[in-house]
Amino acid sequence: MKKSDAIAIAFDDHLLFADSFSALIERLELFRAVHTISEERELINFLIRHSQSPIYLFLDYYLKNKNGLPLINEARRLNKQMTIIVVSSVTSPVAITNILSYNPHGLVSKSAGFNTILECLTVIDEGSQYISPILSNIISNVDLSKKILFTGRELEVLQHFAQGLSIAQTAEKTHLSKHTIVAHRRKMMAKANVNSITELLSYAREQELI
Amino acid sequence: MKKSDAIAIAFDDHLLFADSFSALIERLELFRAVHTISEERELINFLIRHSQSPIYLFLDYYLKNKNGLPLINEARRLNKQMTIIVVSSVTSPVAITNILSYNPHGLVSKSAGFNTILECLTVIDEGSQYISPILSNIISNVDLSKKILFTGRELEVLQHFAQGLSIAQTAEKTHLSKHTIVAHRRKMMAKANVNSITELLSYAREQELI
DNA sequence: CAAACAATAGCTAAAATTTGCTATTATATA
DNA sequence: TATATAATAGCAAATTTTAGCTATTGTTTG
Repeated sequence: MKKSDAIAIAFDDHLLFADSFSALIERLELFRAVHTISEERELINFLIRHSQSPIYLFLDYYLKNKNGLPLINEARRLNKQMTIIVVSSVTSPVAITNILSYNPHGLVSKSAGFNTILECLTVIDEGSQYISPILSNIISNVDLSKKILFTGRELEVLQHFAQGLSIAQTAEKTHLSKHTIVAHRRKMMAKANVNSITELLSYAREQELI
Repeated sequence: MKKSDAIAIAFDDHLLFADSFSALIERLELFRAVHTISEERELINFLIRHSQSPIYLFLDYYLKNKNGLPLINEARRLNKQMTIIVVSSVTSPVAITNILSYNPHGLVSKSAGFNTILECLTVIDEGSQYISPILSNIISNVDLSKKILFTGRELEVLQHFAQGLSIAQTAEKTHLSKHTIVAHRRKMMAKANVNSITELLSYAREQELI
């Protein structure tokens, strides 16, 4: 169980939560070191510098602002030995499924206690994926065909819309063509079966996607 | 600085955050004991049992849980020696002002680092109220007299927009002319100084109007 | 009782969004 | 290595929203 060669990272854009989570992980005395990181760039830099070390990344996924999920792929590319554990407060089937589509090693609910962290690490050690029981119950009770998934880019674009940006402004911010933004938005609207941005945003909020 | 006779409580309806925050507080080695509580009833019971002990209550306030604040008054009634420190991720002037109206001993931003906890406790020891600089800046730079007020009808129309309805649909639902809806929306957009519904909704959410 | 404002409603023109199509390239996945 | 899907980009037409105006009726308030 002990991971004396591994580094743990507590990543959350709320520094206080990241610091707190670090304290929790440190108390387990499992890892060689525990780092608190609260900025994306800092995380990327850290991973580049430690591309060879075994790393356990505890990534907080919360909805407001950040596109935490695409970051998973980015992180994986930078360190091949990375173990990724998503910590999240979401409870909607769509949001959970969305997270799972990134295939993290673990998905831990924020309403779980600290002991689940140990449980999670044990399961991962055995080579399986860990999902908090509360969350796996939620998705198992939902018709799979009814789960609508947005891609990483789509979610990213969605975040901009949620902040009130127009198509043109979003295009500018993401350095993409207006047509591309229109295409992403169009696909999301089709998936969600709505026909305006405001409806899409209302849907997304309901589904805890933003 | 040491509070050997005092008990600290980390209260958050997300147990994992409460547990993590407890770990952080424990590391400070300031308090006689640190408790993790994630349910309101449990907190009340604890306070009843310990109505005579000096208690430091770290209370997480996040928007979805609107009843977090009234809890402050309840807690104060149960324990006269309570020191209340609100930990929150809010950033809007309205939300901050709202929290401060409950007159907590401290208000700590979630984007602050763990060291601010010590700073906060020091300031409180000196008999003053502590507010994270980031948050006090936000409210000091805002002229409250300039707060934008929406009229009743305007707010009503706004709710419909928030639910994803278009102008035509809102007109139908409210039995008003399309032109009237356009006029209301236009006035709100002028007041909020934005130029699209999505921006208006983003603004309204920020201001906790919806 | 004026003056101010809320609520209602309209017209027109410009701007943006939405819909119906197609299409290329890169990346996963089977 | 096919096949599927994601991400990118485009055009044209229909629809909706936005902006710049005006105007009437009722309510509130100094």
